Amino acid sequence: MRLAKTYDPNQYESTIYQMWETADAFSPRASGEPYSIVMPPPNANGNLHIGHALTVDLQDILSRYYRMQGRSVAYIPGADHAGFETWVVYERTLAAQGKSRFEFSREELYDQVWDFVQGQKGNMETQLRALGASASWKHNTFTLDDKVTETVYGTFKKLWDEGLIYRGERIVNYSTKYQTSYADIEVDHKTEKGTLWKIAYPVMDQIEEIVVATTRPETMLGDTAIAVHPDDERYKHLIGSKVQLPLTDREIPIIADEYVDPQFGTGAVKITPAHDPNDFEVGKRHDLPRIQVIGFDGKMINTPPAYLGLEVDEARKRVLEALQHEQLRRGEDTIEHSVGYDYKSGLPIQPLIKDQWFLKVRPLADKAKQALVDGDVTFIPASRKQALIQYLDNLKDWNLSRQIPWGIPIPAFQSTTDPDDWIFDTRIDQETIDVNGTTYKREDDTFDTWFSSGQWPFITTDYLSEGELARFYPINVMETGADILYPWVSRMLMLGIHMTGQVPFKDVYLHGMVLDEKGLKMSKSKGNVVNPIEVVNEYGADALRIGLIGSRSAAQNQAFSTSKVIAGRNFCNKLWNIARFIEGKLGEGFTPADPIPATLADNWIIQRLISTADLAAEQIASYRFAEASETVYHAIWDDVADWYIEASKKQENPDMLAWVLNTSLRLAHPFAPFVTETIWQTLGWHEEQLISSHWPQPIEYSDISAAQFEQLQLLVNESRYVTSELPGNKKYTLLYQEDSLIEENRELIKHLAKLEEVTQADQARGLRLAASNREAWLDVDDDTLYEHQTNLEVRIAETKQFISNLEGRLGNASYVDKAPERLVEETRQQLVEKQDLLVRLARELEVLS
RNA sequence: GGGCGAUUAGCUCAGCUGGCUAGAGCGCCACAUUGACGUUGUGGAGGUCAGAGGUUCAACUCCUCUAUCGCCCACCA
Repeated sequence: MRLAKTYDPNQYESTIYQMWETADAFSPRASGEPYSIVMPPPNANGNLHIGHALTVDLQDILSRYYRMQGRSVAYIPGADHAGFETWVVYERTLAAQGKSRFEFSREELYDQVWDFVQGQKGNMETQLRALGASASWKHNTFTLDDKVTETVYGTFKKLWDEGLIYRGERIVNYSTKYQTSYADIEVDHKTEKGTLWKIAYPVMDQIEEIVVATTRPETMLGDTAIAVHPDDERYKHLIGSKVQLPLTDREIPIIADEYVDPQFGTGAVKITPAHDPNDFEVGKRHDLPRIQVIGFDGKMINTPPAYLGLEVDEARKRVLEALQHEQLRRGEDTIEHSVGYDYKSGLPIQPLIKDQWFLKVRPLADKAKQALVDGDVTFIPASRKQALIQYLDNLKDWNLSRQIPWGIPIPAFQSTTDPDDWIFDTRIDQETIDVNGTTYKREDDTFDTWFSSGQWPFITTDYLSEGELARFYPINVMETGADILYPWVSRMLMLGIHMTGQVPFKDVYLHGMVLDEKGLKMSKSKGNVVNPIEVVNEYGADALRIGLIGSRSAAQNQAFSTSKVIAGRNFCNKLWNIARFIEGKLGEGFTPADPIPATLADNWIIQRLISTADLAAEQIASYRFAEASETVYHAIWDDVADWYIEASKKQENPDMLAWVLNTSLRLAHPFAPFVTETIWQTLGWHEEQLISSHWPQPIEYSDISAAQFEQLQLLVNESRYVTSELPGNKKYTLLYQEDSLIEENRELIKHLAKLEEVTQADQARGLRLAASNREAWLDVDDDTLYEHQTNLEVRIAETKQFISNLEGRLGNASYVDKAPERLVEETRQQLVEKQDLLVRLARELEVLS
């Protein structure tokens, strides 16, 4: 088959992918040591973004590489229902239709979103295929599949039975926009300037007043106490007194609590147990009433009529005005404080009291921490392990409840007669159930998505039910974004250890964010989002893959670079043209025999490619993707194309050419799967697909011949260098004396160095190729020779400098004493070589002058 | 208030456990040239590795401090 002049990815990629799928090339082999990667399931509701492309890129390089190493590879794909994320998108479409979620039942909403997601899900999976993900699609798992909910219920039941699940009234982070609570981690804390207002509360039956400081005056309508530090002399006498709560007709007590910092503000704190986590705790200690004044819709409730139904901001304004009017304001300060925002809507989070399901994390977090301390999991980069340990140390109980219909329903029912009587039951399709004569009503909340995705490694491998993939647990490597170390990796670790008794993964590789070309975070609102599929369409998936990993290191955020993608595309084209050349040489119907190295170049290229295979293997195994890709890139471009192919034009060895092509394709396959397989398929002699073939294996070659080729390279390089320094475009003749290496490779040298002729001469004349370490000259006329003098002087100066460095090192007794023998010997060797070179250069200069 | 990361060629960044005249891609300069590839070839210029100390025979690499930038965590009103 005759290949086109340039490689056109669009013409081949989808066909190649289909071919792999048809051949079932992605399924784990029956034999071989297991190697597993679980894809962090992308959200089913939309398109892939560039970060997904990076994730798939890295995971797929590993999958393909280990597959070629003969391992049985399970690269398990998935799709995430992404509870809240999807819900937000869906609620927006509802709003666009002028509808509200409150018009529908939970079942109706669930069904609607299900349909919505199914419409989107296939799209995302098509895109994963376009990127070349060699994932085992038959094991594709959606986070709402039956097996997922079953496992999640099993986990919940176990935790429930162990007493680790409790339902409690707590202050939760509440989004009044989406009307659901959040986990702590979903709250964005921003440090900003705010106002600390000082407000006087008149003390009952006295002329005194007590001044409190607050950043949230509107919540004073829900105050149920004033707290001061028990040892604060200023207020000691007031403890136990009551104050008149301004703007209301309520009286509240002054209490003493250690929590108060006498140094801050006025040393007196208003206590609003319903709207502040600290105040909630204080309230519990002192048995204070809780008055909720901000409703779940973000509007004021339980207040004097003047404030009822107001938004929080408006209420604040009015309260301050009223206090002004009553002359109760005592000044204000500007302070820096931290405010929690809804990470999704950007609106402030309201701390509100709600009955929620909590998981006691301490026992789980402790075990997870121990596993980390024991080194059961390797982190790349290692620094993130310490960060995770600290996180686990400080972790508090996890709120599992979400008030959105799109998710896995919490399998709990409440007695209609005793509100404290909750039972576990999975009949969540029924609103009420009867158990032992008692009627129980279903919990309406759903699980936090991270609760189910935190079980992903043992769910997808069916580890608990000892399914077909159970032998792939624990996962070999959890490759994911550094940004979900806490929300996801920590949960998988805790739940995985708790449920299976072992860590869910051996290695954790974290990648950084892909920023835009300018180094800014990509976001839809900024309009700087790079769509990976558009890049694939323009440059090809291989080019994107190569471009994405170039110069990228673990957990480091780095800009997307079109120029790197272009470099990737050019590399694919290089491969394509290497193939084009070789196939042209070999002709139709060629069947290669075992390669037998005949020429120096043959031996050299075998050595080069074998050592490249070893080095790249080591780099992939240690997750140094950028370096591995670079290693292969240069071996193919520099060694194969620029040296070996050029040499082969003068010394043909068809079996070797075939071997070099095969080997190059194998080396490049993990990085550029499409172009390599496409080329592989044009070769008539393969029975298996490249994806299922083996990583390059060593073959016999001669070290000596390989080294001799390097000698020739030295001569060619020297000749090229000297020639390029000479004026004009003249082609020179190389003269040599009694040199069998040159003698036997005259044609090759002539071709590689672009010489007029290579001939033996009795008499030395012209310009000596001093650095080549051979008796060889370029036949240069005297005038030109003179021009070359400066160049020689520069090289002599450089060599002298180098020699003096080496001498300095060897003159240092401590160096000779303490440095490894190998290094010292190397230095001596170098010194001899450089001194030789200096002599030759100097002799040459002498001849000229 | 804690913790982490970055600072290396004009630009974007690699450089693992200390030992090469410090590398890549792009860009730049010069030259070449139509039968594998201009998505090309050949040659080249360009860095006191943020700064200051220290450890060491040896530091881009380890330690301390400083400066600048960035990120994460944290309930102080």
